[in-house]
Order: sequence, then structure tokens, then C-alpha cells
Amino acid sequence: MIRNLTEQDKEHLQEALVKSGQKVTPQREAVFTVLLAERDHPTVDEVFNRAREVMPGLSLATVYNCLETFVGCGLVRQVNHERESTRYCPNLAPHAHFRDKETGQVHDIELPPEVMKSLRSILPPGFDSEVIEISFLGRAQAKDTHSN
Amino acid sequence: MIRNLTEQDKEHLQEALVKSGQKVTPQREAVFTVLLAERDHPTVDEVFNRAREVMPGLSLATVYNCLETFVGCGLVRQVNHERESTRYCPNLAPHAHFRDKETGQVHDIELPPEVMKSLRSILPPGFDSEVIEISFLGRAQAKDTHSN
DNA sequence: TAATCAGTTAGAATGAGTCTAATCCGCAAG
DNA sequence: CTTGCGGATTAGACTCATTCTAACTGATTA
Ligand SMILES: [Mn+2]
Ligand SMILES: [Mn+2]
Ligand SMILES: [Zn+2]
Ligand SMILES: [Zn+2]
Repeated sequence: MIRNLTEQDKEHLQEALVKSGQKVTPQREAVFTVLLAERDHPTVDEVFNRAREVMPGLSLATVYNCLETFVGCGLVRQVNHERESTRYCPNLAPHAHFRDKETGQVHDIELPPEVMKSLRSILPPGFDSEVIEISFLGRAQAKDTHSN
Repeated sequence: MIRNLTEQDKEHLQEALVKSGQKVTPQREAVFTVLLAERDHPTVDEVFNRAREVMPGLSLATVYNCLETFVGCGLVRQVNHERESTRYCPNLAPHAHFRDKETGQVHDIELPPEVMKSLRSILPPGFDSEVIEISFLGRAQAKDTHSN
């Protein structure tokens, strides 16, 4: 695990950072690598602990900073469930989140455009929404090993 | 404002509490009254401040306790947006929440059963969800005085 | 009356997240 | 090369919503 970024991932990272006037740094690469390695919606602490394995001097503050930067330039999404610690998701496709009440795992749920449309359609006139968050809470049959 | 509970509201409160083995108390009545008076999704502090006007000795801890009790027996829903303070909503009909980015106000959005169904339909087999939370973020034309 | 027990209360504790101020470091000008 | 600059990193202090604790209240019961 924590295999390296592909060239494509590196370009993605660099482009998004540079486009918003920021730099690629070893810390940012390490944090981004962690996010792409296991798409299990880790918390800041989980990202921190995983990233430290490959960059021991990394600080928690920097992990917060990197993740904030990534959110700011659209590289990752924040995922909140009730009052739990914020989690991070590098899946840029429109999707909802399903949290397993038993395991706490968070799964991505694909969100077809037709459903998005039906959601937008329930807004009364005068309401304009940029962001729609959808989260399910329930139980998922543990039939996959790869957490996503 | 803070008009009294109707008989129907009192019964609703009493039934839900008794059904889950708890008692009607003056504090719980006061907090519930506040929630029904202005359906603007107040935070704990807002509930606290409004309820104190009519019951000056009320403590913040008790407001937390009452609200937790109400959530536990299904009288109100918690509403979270990102990491902001939790808000409370006594609207038991299925609905989504729309938060106005400008004003911070939270509005209820009716959720037709057909939309609920289309949402459930996007869950892959093996995923069973009891709770679906939908929240919009955007701007609402300020065309109504009654906050809802 | 005395015991019981849920509810209330003030204040301490928790902990995710934010802020601050010092340091680091890559790069460009001199 | 040195030096200066500015963004990035860092440790640790701080915030503040929420939770916890332990004492108290007050109604009900034995
Ligand atoms: Mn999965
Ligand atoms: Mn309204
Ligand atoms: Zn996701
Ligand atoms: Zn509501």
C-alpha cells in the first residue's frame, strides 16, 4: 500500500495546485498519495498516521493544511457525518456517501444525472443550489474487501 | 412569540416521552415550546436563550439533555451542516434542508415519495439504508418573513 | 418519615479543528 | 556564492461545541 502516484496523478495534483497559485511540495505529494492509495474516506488522523509511515517528520498541522489546500482547489471533498471527524474523499465524480452503522465504513454511491435532476426539481422557485450532499446511513453487506 | 403549546402539541410531547419511559417536565415543555414556536432550526444556544426568557433558571446542560431526549424519542431531528453547531428541527415529515450561504438560514424542502424512491434505487444490492440525509447549499430569494 | 430515582444543574473535561509565531527552504537578485 | 523573499511547515497554544461528572432537587413510594 501507499504505492506511488502515477504520472497522471502527479499532473492532476500539479495542475490543480498551480492553477490556484500554490506549489507542489513533498508533504502535499505524500498526503495526496495517501488519499489515492486507499479510497476509504480517512479522517485527518488516519491520513496523518499513514503519511507518517513514508514521511516521519510530517506534522499534523501540515496534514490539516494540505487537506484544506486540496479542498480549496477542488482536488478532494470533505465528507461529514453528523458530528464525527471530517473525512476526505478524492473521488471527483458526483456521488453520495453511505455509512455503515456497524463498521463505520464509508462507501461511495454513484449518483446518476437523472437522480441529481429529480433532486434539483424539488427546490421551490427562488432557491438556487450549488452543492447537494446526500448521505445514507444503514448497513452494507460486507462483500468487498477493497474499501471504497 | 413563544406562545404556549396547543393541547395537541402537549399530547404529542407527552405520548412520545411516556412511550420511551420518560417524564414530562417543565424544562422539557419549555424547550419543546421553543422548538415549535419558530421553526427556524435553532442551535442549542439559540434554544437556550429563547427558553431562558420564559424559564430563567434553565441551564444549558438541561437544554442539551432535553434535545437529546427529544431526538431519542423521535420528537425532533438533528440537522448538521458541515462542522457548524447542530441545529434542531421538529418537522417530522420527510424533508431535506437548504442552507442559505448568505444568511445562514435553514429552510425545509419537502421531499416527495417519488424522489425518496429514486434515491433508494441508487443503492447497490446489499446496501440497506434507514436514514437518508439531503442538504442543499446555495442562495434563497429572501421572499418570506416566516423562517422555516 | 425515609428511601428512591429520574431529572436538573454548574462546572470540569474532551477533542476536532484553528490560530500563532518561529523556522525552513527553494529560488531569484545582487 | 551570499542574501532576501515568500510560501510552506511545524509545535504548541487556543477555541468552543459537546460530553461528562458529581452534587442537588423534588416528586413518588414504602
Ligand atoms: Mn465497498
Ligand atoms: Mn423560508
Ligand atoms: Zn466519496
Ligand atoms: Zn427541518
